[in-house]
Amino acid sequence: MGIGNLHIDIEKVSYKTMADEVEMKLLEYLKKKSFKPGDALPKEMELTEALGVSRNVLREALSRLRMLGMIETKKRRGMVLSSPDILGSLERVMDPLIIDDATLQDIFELRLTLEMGLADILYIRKTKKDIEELEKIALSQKTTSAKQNFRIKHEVEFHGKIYQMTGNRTMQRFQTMLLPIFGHLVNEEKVPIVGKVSHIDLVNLLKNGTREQFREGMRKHLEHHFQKLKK
Amino acid sequence: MGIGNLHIDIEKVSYKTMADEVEMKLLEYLKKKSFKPGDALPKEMELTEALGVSRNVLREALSRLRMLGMIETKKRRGMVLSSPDILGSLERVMDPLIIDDATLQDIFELRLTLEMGLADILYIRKTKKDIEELEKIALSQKTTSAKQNFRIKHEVEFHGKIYQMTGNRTMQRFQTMLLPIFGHLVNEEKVPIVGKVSHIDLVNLLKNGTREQFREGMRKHLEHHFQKLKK
DNA sequence: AATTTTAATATGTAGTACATAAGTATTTAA
DNA sequence: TTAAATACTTATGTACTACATATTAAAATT
Repeated sequence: MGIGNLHIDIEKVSYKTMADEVEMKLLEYLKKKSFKPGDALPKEMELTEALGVSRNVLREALSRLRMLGMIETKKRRGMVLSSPDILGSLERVMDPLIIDDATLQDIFELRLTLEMGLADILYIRKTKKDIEELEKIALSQKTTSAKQNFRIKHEVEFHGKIYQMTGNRTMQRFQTMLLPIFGHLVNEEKVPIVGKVSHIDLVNLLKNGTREQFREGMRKHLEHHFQKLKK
Repeated sequence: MGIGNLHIDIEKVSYKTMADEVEMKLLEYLKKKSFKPGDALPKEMELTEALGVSRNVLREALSRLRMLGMIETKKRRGMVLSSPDILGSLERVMDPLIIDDATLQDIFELRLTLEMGLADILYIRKTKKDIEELEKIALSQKTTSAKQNFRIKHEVEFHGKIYQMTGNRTMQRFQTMLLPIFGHLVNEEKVPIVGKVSHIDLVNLLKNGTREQFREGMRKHLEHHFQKLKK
């Protein structure tokens, strides 16, 4: 850990509100007792007693778990454990204006990594229908203007379709969440750089080429992004 | 959307607590006003007045934002916007026992995708020192027992080092979070299957081989995982 | 002027009260 | 006797008050 962040970290561990503590204990409790989704949880009053805190504090902690989708509550019925929406909370904070620069860069690289790793699953799951749809998207972009905002829109559409073709909803959603970050960083480019491999080229590779060829195509398509990565 | 989930979704939108609403409005407010990290936010009482809710409800919403790392509060000083820890909330819910099976599978595939996409960044960032360390890890595993839990521990150590070599802290942390999921699914395998490309092979590829060769090695190393993916 | 003391203030915690929804039991009517 | 309507009970949701605590700002003291 860098010494520069020391004071921040120390404050973070030393100053914990009771809600923080209760949240932690509840998470621990839920995982330790190996509750399964659907299981009923103790009532608020029972928890306040067990934890020795006011209902107020407890509810702040419960509110967090509710946000995470870990619990659901109904009046009179009480609380039940549920399967959390793992990306829900991520969605809330994915704002390029709030996230620090280092993390933004990390996210940018994460997306590049995913993009390069897609080929394997793509070649397992791709269907004729999907490729046709992808081709339609690629062709529709051939004629349109080269303005910056259009270019980005096309990128989003095309690559979004590729993620969709993986059949992996989580991955697809994840990518959608990364888009604002990607757009934010790419928007800072003064001169739009076009890769040597176009969308149409990628479609053709997907049609006739091997997994490896497609991957190399994708690499060339993203080459200008990779060239900007710091060593 | 499948009809099977309809009633759930309808309930989710129709039954919103005021804390849900306030959380939404606050997030909107923070993003719209384009506050920057460090900026001071209105006091609780001002917010309760502006939103027309009790301090109780407001604090439940604020508690959520605090959990996300979006705001920090100090007594008397008030609240300030801060850069959220984007993976913090993800960390809380990453439990294979709670997450539904479809999502678990998605996460598993996500990790495979990342693993396959690592080569490009790895070949930009790899250093002699890192490779030596990785080699040390790989060699130390050669002689050890083949018991299941040991094998997984080795996998974690080796692949963890590779992620570390990317220099991408977010990616590294993300991978660490995915491990329990990975372990959970792999643990279900009755017979441990060993890939044709070992860790030592991968190290040698990293030393002398090209990006593409390394990637193909990784693919072979993970082959048995890929073979189990459903079409 | 510098230091100490005091006051003010915003968040943190506790507790009470009541609203609301949703089961549960009871009463009523056919 | 059974079905429907009614009243009751209960757990969560919301509001409000009170006070603790930490920290900044102001005042008083040396």
